Amino acid sequence: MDTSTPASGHSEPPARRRTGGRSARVRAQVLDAVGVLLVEGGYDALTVDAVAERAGVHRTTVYRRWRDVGGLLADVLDAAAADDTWSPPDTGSLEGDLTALNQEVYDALAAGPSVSTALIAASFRSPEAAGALARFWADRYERCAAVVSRAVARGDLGAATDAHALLVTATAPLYHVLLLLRDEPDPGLPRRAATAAAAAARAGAFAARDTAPGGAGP
Amino acid sequence: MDTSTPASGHSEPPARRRTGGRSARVRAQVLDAVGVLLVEGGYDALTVDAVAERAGVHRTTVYRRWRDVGGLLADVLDAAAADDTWSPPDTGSLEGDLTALNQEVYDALAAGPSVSTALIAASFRSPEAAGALARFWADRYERCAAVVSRAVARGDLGAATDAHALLVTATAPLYHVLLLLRDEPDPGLPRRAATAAAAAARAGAFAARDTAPGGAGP
Amino acid sequence: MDTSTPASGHSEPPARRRTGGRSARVRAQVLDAVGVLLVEGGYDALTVDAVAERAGVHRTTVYRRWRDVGGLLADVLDAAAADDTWSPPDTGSLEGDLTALNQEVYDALAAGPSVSTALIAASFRSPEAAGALARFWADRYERCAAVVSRAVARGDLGAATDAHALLVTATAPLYHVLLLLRDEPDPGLPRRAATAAAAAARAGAFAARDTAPGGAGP
Amino acid sequence: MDTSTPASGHSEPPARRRTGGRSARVRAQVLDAVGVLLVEGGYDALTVDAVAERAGVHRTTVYRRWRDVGGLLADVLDAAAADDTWSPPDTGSLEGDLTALNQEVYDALAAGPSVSTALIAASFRSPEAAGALARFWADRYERCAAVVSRAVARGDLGAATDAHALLVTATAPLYHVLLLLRDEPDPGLPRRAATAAAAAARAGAFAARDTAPGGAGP
DNA sequence: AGGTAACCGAGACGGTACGTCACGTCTTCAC
DNA sequence: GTGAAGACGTGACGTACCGTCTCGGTTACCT
Repeated sequence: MDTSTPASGHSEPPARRRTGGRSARVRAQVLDAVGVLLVEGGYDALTVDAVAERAGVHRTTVYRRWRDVGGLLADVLDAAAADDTWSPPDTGSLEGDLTALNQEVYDALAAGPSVSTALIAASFRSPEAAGALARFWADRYERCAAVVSRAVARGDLGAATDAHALLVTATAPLYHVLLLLRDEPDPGLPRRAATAAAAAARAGAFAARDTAPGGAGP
Repeated sequence: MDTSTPASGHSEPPARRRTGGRSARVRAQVLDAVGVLLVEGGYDALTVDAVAERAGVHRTTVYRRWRDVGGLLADVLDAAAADDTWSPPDTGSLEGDLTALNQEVYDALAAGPSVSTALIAASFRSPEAAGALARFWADRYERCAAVVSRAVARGDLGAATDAHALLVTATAPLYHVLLLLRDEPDPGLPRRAATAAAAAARAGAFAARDTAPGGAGP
Repeated sequence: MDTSTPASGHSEPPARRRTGGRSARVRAQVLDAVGVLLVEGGYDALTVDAVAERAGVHRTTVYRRWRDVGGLLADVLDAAAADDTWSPPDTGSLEGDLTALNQEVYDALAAGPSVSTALIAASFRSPEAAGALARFWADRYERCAAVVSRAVARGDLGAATDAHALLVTATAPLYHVLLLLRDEPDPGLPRRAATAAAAAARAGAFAARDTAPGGAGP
Repeated sequence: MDTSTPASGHSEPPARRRTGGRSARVRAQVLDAVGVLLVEGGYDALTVDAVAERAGVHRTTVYRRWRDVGGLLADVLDAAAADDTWSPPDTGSLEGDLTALNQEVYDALAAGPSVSTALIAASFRSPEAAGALARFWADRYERCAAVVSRAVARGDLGAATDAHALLVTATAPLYHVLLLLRDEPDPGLPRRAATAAAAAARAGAFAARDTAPGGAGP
């Protein structure tokens, strides 16, 4: 569940949509500039003026196509979500998969003023950005459902396990501790949160609503 | 673990501290104005100008004493944390306590643009606000340790259970789902998250590091 | 040597330069407002805010184009210096010319809080204004050299007379008495100062350095 | 006619008038601070706050006793005018005396941002300062009348010569050139202006009004 | 190939908020 | 009870971005 990848994965092969046209080139320059500025100074550094200057493009152009900072962020996020081939780790065990996932999140969030942090901060002030971020995460959680399916297939979890709830329980503590509580980074956290979620899952805590909890499938 | 109470817990007893002093009166007016504006328009509505006007006080006075919006929020939070008598619920069971706690959080976060949301948004842009929020939460989690102690006393949990980890696991999904993922509010969420955390705790997932979980030791 | 004309010489023909462009219109409005405010309240009344309001223009626009009050004054002066057709009086005699010149200065300075006074006051606090004022005066003294040339042509003065020195001697007492000493206005002053300067000139006091005064040299 | 002495002649031996009382000490500290600040940053640096801090006195005290910056300057000037023993030079000739006088003025004005310049600048914005400066100069011109008397006694000038007019003619060009026109400092200026004034005087240009010009007295 | 419509560059403007400085008044608290 | 210390109201400063507008000049694409 890496939130830092969206901005990257996009600056290298700008092939698609840049059909030689100036418009496509401008878009690429602007989106790149957004990423750079986010890394450098967080959301507060992400002014339309700065983006335009960084992208070597005129302010007016940015306003014309993206309307405001929220639109910029949404475009960046959606662009990243579009052409990314991320898939959840497959370590052979539920704990292993969850821990690996958490480690990605941890790395993205613990690294000082990361793009992830900036995007999340932005989402509190821009509906567009919030929407795009929600879509991004929804996509990621969807893909991660594979982790749960595999555990079910292994007989490790009951068939009715609510994948989304399990994944949220596993990852939420990382966001909470690192972003909100702002505790000191604790390298053991990813594993412990993964373990706790796995334990709860085995105890049947995420049995789907229409299934009796505790009565974990065959 | 209610993050919305801080601002409110202060407007009711406006008597104290206003012992005739103009300064104290000004402070109270300003802090009240902050609360009102946060509720009305969220963090983005919290400009120094607006606060000053609302408080019937001059702009420069606000700058003199609080320096910026972050300082205002920090003062509000600290003031709230100072004179508040909040204590965790005591329902007689671990699940019950955690669910009640979660319900408070849920109510605070699900209510549209709440003060809590605004404060959290602010914490991403103001170190002072972030610090005050961290202090506030630290205090709350500390008090909530009682919930775990009681469970231990009841023989419900192992003596070495890491209260903070347990509480974070219980509450984090709420913040994650409501603030970050921005899912539709789900009234069952508080209870489910509480249940999952309790299940993990009983499975020994929060055994303190130096102690064997569940006495599984050597 | 009238220092008050610059601002005025510009409000009458408001047609030119306002060729439909908004920028030109704004400039004209602002420069007019400067003149009006200077007359009404002197230099201290010349705040950027007041100018902007008077001109029906936004504060930031003034800052953008003129930076500060000094820039405004410099522009006003330069604009006045640009399109003005002033030329020194020609009365047929040196004393007559100098007296007429002095009378212009006297009228400009004796009239209460004149624009001239305000400009001079401003020049003590704004390098730009000081520069513009210096340029303005240099231009005027240059044109006035004609007065001396004519006297030379009439055989009234030696060919090597230093025009600038003579003119300064003639006009300086007016500025000194009216602006610095702040004596009561004395209507005879222009003539007396002119007479004294002419007398000194005839006595050879302004013979250029390399030439003997009065042609006494070999 | 040195305008820079007022502030200076007062910082070294602060003995007189400071008869031990706290009030007197405070006054001395404040007036000293005014002088220092004027030298350091000109009139714009002369804020009540800065004076108070420099003098080690509370703002309120300054407001109580001097009301504003104008009052401060007036007090400084009057204090300087009170205890100063300045007398005009006596070189044995009119030109010599006038040149020496002019040299004093020149030195005071040519030295970059001098106190003199600051005081004159201040006089444009503070009626009190303007009044005090006028009184100061009136006193100096009065004393300088001795220069003219001596010339008359020597038979160098007519008895009816208007001393004030002569002195103004001699000194005015310095102020005009150095303060208003802001020309490059020209070391020959003091002597030339003195010579021109003396020449005009000998030509009878400053014969008192009630006497026929040219018919210089017996 | 050429014309047209979309797009971009350029720059000014009105506007909101910022954070600062100095002024001059007024209030409070300690002596 | 008074006067120094300090807070406040007030007005101006100069700045940063915002979002809008109007030009004029390219550029891409489509007959």
